[in-house]
Amino acid sequence: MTHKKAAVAEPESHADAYLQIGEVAERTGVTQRTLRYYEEKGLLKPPSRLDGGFRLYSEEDVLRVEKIKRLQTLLGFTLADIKDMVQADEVKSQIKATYRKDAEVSERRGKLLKAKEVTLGQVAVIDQKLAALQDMKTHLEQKLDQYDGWLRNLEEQAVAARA
Amino acid sequence: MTHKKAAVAEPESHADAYLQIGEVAERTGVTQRTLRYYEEKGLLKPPSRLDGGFRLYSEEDVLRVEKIKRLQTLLGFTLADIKDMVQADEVKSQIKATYRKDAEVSERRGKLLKAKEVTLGQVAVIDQKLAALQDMKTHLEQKLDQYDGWLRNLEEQAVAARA
DNA sequence: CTTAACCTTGACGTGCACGTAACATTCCAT
DNA sequence: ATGGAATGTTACGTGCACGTCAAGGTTAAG
Repeated sequence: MTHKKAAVAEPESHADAYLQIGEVAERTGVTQRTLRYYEEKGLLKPPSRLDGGFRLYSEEDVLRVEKIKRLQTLLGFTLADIKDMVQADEVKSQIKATYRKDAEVSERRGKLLKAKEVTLGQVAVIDQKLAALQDMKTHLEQKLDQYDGWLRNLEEQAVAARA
Repeated sequence: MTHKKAAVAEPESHADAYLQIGEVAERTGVTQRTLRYYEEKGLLKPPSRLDGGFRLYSEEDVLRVEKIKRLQTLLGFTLADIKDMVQADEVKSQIKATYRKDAEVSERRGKLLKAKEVTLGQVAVIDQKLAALQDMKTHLEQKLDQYDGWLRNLEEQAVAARA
């Protein structure tokens, strides 16, 4: 019957497992609209396409979407910020790909330094947020202690009233 | 001439240095529009007013605005989320104010428990974000190590090429 | 009393991050 | 080859968090 979805059936050869947009949407929890929007905004590289035009995503794309989602929902970065971040990853991948080839050493060095600089900036931002969160947590825990103190106080009053 | 403010003072709250909206905006770095918007959305209690209708904010209000801003920009909470959070603070203040009065003990206990519950939820959310941030930082630092490795590699190549 | 600076309440506009059709096209199984 | 599900593009709509006038009223200073 109507099975879930017909993927590209390849009994042999490497199971590279390309995914259509619906599958990616389901796995990542975002909508298809969102995936197209991310592509439009440069957060996802234009994926390969089937002959008919259907998008074919890789597992790497799935990971990237999940990363975007974490950055967005948990940390409140804007998509513009996130674009900068994932583009740093692009640089990394690019360097990795051309690492063995004899390109200009100084050029690769420059890219590496830039990637490092960007990453250091990201770490700094994260450290800021970590500090703010720690601070906030400390305050909340102090409040919890206060609540507990008041609750114990109420208990005492109740006992006294009963006596 | 120095005007005498109308008596709006509640039990044992000493009024000090009331600020108009422009002053608050300048001190907190948000716009007047934003302050009115926060009030409209229930994030700020309607402040007292001058006879002519001008808003008069307290230092406490300033602190609250700064807190809202931290929650929003550093941690990416929505104003709806933040409203819930600051309302927990309201409860706390209210309890503090009526603590010595002989209200229903069970009522105060209920409110305390609710406040505690809300606070625990906030701590849980913060713990989530902390974990996500730590994880992300770890990954970034691994990438930094990788970059450094590659850079050292390039250095070696450069030395080898010179020899 | 006049005036500039400051404030008030609407009310419409904006950028972001999508949602939601509408309609055409493509894929797969029968 | 045909029906139906999945996908494509295009375009308008939406909620949030304000921005930005507009048309006044209020206050402090001169």
